[in-house]
Amino acid sequence: MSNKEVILQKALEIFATEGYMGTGVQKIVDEAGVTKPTMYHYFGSKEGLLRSIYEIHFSKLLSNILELLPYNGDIIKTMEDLVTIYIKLATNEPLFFWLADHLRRSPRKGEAYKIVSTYYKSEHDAINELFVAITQYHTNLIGKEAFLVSAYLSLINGYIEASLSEDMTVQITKEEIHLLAKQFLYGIFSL
Amino acid sequence: MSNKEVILQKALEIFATEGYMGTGVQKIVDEAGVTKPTMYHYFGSKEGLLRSIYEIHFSKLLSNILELLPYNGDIIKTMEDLVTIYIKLATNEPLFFWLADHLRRSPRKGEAYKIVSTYYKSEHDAINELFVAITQYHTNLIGKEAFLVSAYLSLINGYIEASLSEDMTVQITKEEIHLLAKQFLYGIFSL
Amino acid sequence: MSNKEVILQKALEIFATEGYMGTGVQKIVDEAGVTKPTMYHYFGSKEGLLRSIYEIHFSKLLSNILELLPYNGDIIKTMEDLVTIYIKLATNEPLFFWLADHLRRSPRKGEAYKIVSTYYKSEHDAINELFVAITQYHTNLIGKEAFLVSAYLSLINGYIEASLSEDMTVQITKEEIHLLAKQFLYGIFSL
Amino acid sequence: MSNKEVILQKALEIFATEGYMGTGVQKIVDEAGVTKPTMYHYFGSKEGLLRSIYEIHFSKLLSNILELLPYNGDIIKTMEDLVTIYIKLATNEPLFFWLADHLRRSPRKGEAYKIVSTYYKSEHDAINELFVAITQYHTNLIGKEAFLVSAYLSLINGYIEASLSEDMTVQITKEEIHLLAKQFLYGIFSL
DNA sequence: GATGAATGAGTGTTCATTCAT
DNA sequence: CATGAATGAACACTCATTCAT
Repeated sequence: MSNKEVILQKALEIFATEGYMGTGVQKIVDEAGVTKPTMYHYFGSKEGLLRSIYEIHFSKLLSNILELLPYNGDIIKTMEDLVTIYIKLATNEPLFFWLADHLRRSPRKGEAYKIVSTYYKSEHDAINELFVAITQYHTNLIGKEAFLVSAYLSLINGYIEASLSEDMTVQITKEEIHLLAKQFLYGIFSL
Repeated sequence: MSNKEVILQKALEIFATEGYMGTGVQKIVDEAGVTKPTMYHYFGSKEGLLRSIYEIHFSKLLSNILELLPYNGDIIKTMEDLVTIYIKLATNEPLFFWLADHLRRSPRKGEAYKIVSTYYKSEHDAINELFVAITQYHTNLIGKEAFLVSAYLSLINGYIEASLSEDMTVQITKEEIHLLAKQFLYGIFSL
Repeated sequence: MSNKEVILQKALEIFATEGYMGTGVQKIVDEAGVTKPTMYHYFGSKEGLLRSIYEIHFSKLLSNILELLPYNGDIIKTMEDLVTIYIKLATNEPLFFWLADHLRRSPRKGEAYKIVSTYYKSEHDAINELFVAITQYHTNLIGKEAFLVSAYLSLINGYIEASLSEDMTVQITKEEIHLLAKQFLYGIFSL
Repeated sequence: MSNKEVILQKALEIFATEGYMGTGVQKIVDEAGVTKPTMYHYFGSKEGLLRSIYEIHFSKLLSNILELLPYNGDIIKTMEDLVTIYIKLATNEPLFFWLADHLRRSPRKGEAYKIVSTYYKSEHDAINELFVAITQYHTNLIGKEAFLVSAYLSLINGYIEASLSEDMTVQITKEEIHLLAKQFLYGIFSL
């Protein structure tokens, strides 16, 4: 691995386990076996480092979500696919999932949230786009898209949180995914 | 309000909006209109200040939860009551709800989580106790209590998050509480 | 001397001999026998430290200049008094005189000049006020006040620079002061 | 322009407007559109860069001054020529004039002054040589050569400073040069 | 000639905390 | 109870410089 990659990896590890605000640049570069100017050479700032981490993982997440468009009318299948995207993220990149889950709920005026809020906005927009497509088929839900997005994100993230074991691995079966999608749909249509 | 109360109030406000790690003791005492030794006189440390905040709000939350015991067999009613407890907390003390919701998901090895983890453990234990009582009546759920607790906390907190408006107020009707309890039970019995 | 005074004194010494930009906060506090937070307690920043130094010496300089008003019509006497003010400053506070003489000519967009430019503006304004009063008696000079101020400051400062010996002391006799005033007046009326 | 020339030009611009100590090597190479090793290839160090700038401009200045020798006895003419040399420098190379005017007054123990002091010494020596030749004709001034040099440099530089407009250009007429020379001589003979 | 990558030492500033009064 | 003053350690970041290519 190149220095750049090592820094990214170690930063993700430490941000995820000790928090962004609670982690000093010094600790990251020490763990990565480089010096501070090296980190600044690649990322410009501590903020830039966090941003790079998000850039990498979110760009993939977003493109995965947008691949569910155009909506084909099969709501069960679409919801299962959406759930699967997040579960795969949590399975393959548990550290990032945990970091993102943490920062999503961090104080709005806090330094960390200001840095990453744009990414969550993109995510929200992408899912919103999906739900807007869906509500064309289920017209009784029109106007409630924004709420559906929040509810969906809470449900799926909460479910994965509860499934995350101490060693940061996730094991979720296909059946569970199916149940989760059904549970969400139940919530939707009970509105 | 006494100095002690002002400090607690301002600390809660700032911790909730800017984060525990991102807030300096200086800022808190400035906002409270006192000096640092005054804060240290009352709370001993920044950590002690956070602990005091949790002490106040969690003690009430825990006693409210434990009042649902002994379990009377009416699962719908019990779940509604449990939901109501959290919604009232979010309604009456949105700043604390937001802070607690944030720190609940903070990195396990982080400074902040170490301070407050015991409170979340107490909460988990209390709800767990309730579910253990419940599973005596619904024996197919025995052994899954821990998961139920996590799932419940995620669901209710997620729902409130989605209902929290910009100005940190919450408006949730009785019917919504009923639906929420039902939705959770559906999730439970689909397991 | 209090810590605050020691810091001010050492800062003046070092700024004057090694430059503002070339001096680290660490060096100042080391020489003053305190730690960095002590300096920040009193002055807020390195910039605030420089500002404090200027505040002290410039307030006196400005009041001395303004005492020459109202202009009584004796131009020779007034010019001699003005020269005397600067020579006394250089005699009593050679370190500050040297620092001020240096920063007066420092790059306009430089950090240091931005901090102290307001003081030089005040000085310029005060002397300008004096010259405006004078040109009421010598109407042929009306409109040239701004140039007279610059020329005067250059002349007097240049003269003192040339008189400053290695050990930063100044020895200028009354006759020299008289000659300097005359030389300046010659320049004025040759315009 | 070659890279070397571009670097020299940009360095002069930035040193003149933001100061030597206040300017980082990074900024210079960025503005010049090259990388740091390129600058180090040509100049060896930041210090060498400043030295090169002085080398170029001072060598010309010194040769101009020494061309006034041998002294022909016409003191008015010689003084006018000397004044003209500096005014031409200020007119043709205002950035360098400003930089040199600034660093001439910079703290003696400061990093910047140590680098360029030898140039000012050469300048002082050259003018001193001229005045020594002059005092052979005006024996009452013998022994005061050093003072004359300082006084001269202050006067002429001060005059130009006062004439420097915001856009760093200088407009000084032949008559003004004549007056300036006369004013200086008046000062000399009043000693 | 010119570059990307790397560094040791330092920058100004803030951290949570303590002490004498 | 409350304060002004003080601190050691850490903060994010930049400095001038070098090396292999």
